[in-house]
Amino acid sequence: MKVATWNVNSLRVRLPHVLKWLEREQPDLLALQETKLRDEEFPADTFADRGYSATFSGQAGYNGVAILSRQPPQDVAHGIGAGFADEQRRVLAATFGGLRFYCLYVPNGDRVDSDKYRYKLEWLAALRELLAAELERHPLLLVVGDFNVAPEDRDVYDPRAWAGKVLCSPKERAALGTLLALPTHDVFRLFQQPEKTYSWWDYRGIAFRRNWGLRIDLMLASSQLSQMCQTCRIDKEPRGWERPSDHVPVIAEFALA
DNA sequence: ATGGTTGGTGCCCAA
Repeated sequence: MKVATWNVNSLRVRLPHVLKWLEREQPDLLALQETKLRDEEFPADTFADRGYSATFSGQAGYNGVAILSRQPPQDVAHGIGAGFADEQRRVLAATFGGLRFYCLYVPNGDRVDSDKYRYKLEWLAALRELLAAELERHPLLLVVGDFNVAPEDRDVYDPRAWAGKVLCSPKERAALGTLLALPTHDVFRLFQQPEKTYSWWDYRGIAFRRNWGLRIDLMLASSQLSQMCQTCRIDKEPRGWERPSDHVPVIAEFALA
């Protein structure tokens, strides 16, 4: 089973890129973030024509998550639940065969110690509780998306410049650490990877040309599933296409039907 | 250098 995640930063604008990439890579599952579409605007028919079911949870203007799949989804759920009221559309889950799959768009956090930063930390704490419960029910759990946290300094092009800043701050890394301690495994790091491999580059200036990036798009797998992971890589190419997203796809393959 | 770029909305906000 081939699984991918991509923050497309507006599916309206990026639809041609997504279709081109789907055609080329033929994943079984593709998680999308920042679709920025209302549910009634989602181009489900366009994906159905290409053999993909779509499930989505969107809102006007911001956020929005979706899952494209070769198989129809089962047990679709959205939001963190468990009393964490959140009108922002950032979480979508579905089951495919024995796999429980989560598509996440973690809050950005704006600036350390801002209101949005506190919301991000509370959101991640609530997510930990949700995933702990899901791991009890689903030995094969995969949580993918834009985590808006660079796990380690090697995931940052200039760790000294970014030290303590949002996306890299100790509290954010500790919150991600509580997800990894469940345990889950950052499947990208199960394999030898090229140095300076990132998944996001700022639109501003010459960040992409200089490879001034961060690895903030992640795939966390349960222990049993991580043992079935065969490859994980980041496809940098779409960042060089005309009018790109600021993020690129992360792809993993699992020994699963 | 607290900069600049993109997308969605609507005459700024989020990232």
